[in-house]
Amino acid sequence: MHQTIIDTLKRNQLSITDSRKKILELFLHAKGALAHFDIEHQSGAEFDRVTIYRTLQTFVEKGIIHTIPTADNSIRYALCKDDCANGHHHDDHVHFMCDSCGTTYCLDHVTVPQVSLPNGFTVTQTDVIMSGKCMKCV
Amino acid sequence: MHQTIIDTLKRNQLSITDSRKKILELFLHAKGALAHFDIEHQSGAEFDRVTIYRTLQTFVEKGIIHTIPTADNSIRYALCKDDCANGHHHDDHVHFMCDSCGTTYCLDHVTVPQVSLPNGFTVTQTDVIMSGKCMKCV
DNA sequence: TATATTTTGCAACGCTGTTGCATTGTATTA
DNA sequence: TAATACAATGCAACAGCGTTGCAAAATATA
Repeated sequence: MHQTIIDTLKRNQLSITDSRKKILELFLHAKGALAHFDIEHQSGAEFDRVTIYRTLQTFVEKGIIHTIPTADNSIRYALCKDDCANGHHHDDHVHFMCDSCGTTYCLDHVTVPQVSLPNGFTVTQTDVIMSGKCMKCV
Repeated sequence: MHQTIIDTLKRNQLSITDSRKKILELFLHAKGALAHFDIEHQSGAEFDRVTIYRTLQTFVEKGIIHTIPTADNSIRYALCKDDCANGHHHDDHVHFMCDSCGTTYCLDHVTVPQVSLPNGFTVTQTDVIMSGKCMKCV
């Protein structure tokens, strides 16, 4: 597991630092998506807020994680699948946010249906955000 | 037009105030969705920020406007269609945000496709947010 | 018009996210 | 391994969004 983390960082030409290792580890153990808030608390106040923001930015740029728009106006991040690095728009899965426990899931195996738009509109990205109760909170 | 505004407020049992009239008017003239920022500027610094926030909240509660989650983490609001007041989850249309001009459209006539979820998940709301170029920016 | 009720504006606050800069840590080369 | 170049971190400060409490002003009611 620990080797996976270092490999991932190296593969993306990132230098190995404590914060990057720790934050990547949090994502690997997380069941759903994480917000900055979650990381700040789960990392035990070990790193500066700014470092966390910058690490998240770096991970997004490298395609290690991706952002999820949410209705509650807070950016959430989730791990990308292995081979989704460059040029990938993440058009391919649905996000689900539980109203009860707040957990955000990436439903990787549910594909986003095609939506036909009026003439003149060109689509580069489609996000589907569903909310309701997850399997644990029914 | 002015009468429409007052009617709408009365129909929703809201007292007629300057800010409510002005903000509702802005929505009626707006082509797309509005963010708090837009309203604050378009109303010409006439009202306090707090008043705008509270007015928007009130309008959302009454079902006059609805919120749109966006990828850039800023809440946007758009007018609801006439009869979409209570209990309506706004499952029925797609939102489109133009990467060039930033305009957010409610595509009322494009219906949200059904997405089947894994067992145990219950859906109460589905938001589809598409981005790309709108008809004016192609 | 007088009274009760809402709404507004102000001040203050907390949270999110960003930037600049000095310091520290990591990678690289000999 | 040590010296150097480079990148990441922490700190301080800042801007923006959104909320709350309370007194003043506006609206509705009778």
